[in-house]
Amino acid sequence: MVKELDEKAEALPDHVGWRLWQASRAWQAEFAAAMRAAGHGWFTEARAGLLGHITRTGMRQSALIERSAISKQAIQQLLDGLEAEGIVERLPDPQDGRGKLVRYTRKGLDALRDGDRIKMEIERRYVGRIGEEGFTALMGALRAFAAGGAAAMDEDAGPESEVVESK
Amino acid sequence: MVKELDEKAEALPDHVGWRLWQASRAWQAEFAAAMRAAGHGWFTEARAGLLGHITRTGMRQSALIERSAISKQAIQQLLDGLEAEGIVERLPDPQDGRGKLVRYTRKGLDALRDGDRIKMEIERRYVGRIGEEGFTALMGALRAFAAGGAAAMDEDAGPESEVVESK
DNA sequence: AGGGTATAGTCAAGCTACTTGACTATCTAG
DNA sequence: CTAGATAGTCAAGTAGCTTGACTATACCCT
Repeated sequence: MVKELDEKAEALPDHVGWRLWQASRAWQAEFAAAMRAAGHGWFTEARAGLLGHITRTGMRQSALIERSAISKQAIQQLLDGLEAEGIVERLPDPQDGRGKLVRYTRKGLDALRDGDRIKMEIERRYVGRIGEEGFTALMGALRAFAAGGAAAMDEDAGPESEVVESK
Repeated sequence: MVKELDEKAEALPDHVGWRLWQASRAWQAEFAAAMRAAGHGWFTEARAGLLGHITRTGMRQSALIERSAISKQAIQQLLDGLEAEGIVERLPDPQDGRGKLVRYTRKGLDALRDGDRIKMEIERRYVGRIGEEGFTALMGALRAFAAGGAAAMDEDAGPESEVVESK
């Protein structure tokens, strides 16, 4: 696209993939920094990804496994960490002796609330930068990719792929 | 991929950060799959990130350290891997006995060419999905974020960090 | 009831992609 | 010529996954 920086050698990459990655990284860095600033020092990207799947009312560990696209062992390790930090707690499932229920602690719920607030603040800043319209268009485009991408991957990528889609 | 999944509890997240992450992941998965299909089995995301910074004419390892935001040790390890795979080679820098020049091998250049082709194919597919206009708008928005984020970084964080940190 | 199989979760080991810390070799400035 | 900065290496540790092997419980069938 724009290529007027021949300063020295070659320009930094500028294709969709790179830009998406960059924007995603920037968002995450901004969010994580704000969370840390809000006193949630335990916050990491991986944990955030998992927490996004835990409903406020709590849920079975196995349900969590279905929703997030990673292995049950990975989830367990993440939960171990979150439990140690006092963000979630695991209780035996009264309906199923094998199962465990994962629930937010008060501290966890506080963090969620702060997280929601921070998300809105960041979004507001983004809207400020590219305008209400631009923002809506952006979200539309991203959602279109998510939908189409999953379909495309089903077609040719095979079973190993990290399909995010909900199933 | 309609959204008729209120099956049970709460919806999956749908904010900018999540969507950006999803889109970025989808792009990467698509790209990596295509690269593997093209015979570049050594390809990984981390390596891709580094390769994106190596100019086709080769460069000093130290220059690479400046451009990419990770530690020199990490870069070295990645280069060790890429060298073992025969993608790049390291030569002593004739102008500086301490330095080493990192250069693509023929195999590396082949991979780059394939990578460029694949990028264009993916981009074409994206354009097909959201239209030429939509695509241009998307890229504009993403670049605006990058610029804004970078500016924010210049303000209060050092050059090394990827912390966006509003402070 | 008894036996097979599926499901829920755990334990252990290993891999990738980083990190920090400590070290060597070389260059440059005073 | 020596002090210090710079380029790169070596070693060890961490986060966030992976696969494989295992235990405990539930469900289903005859």
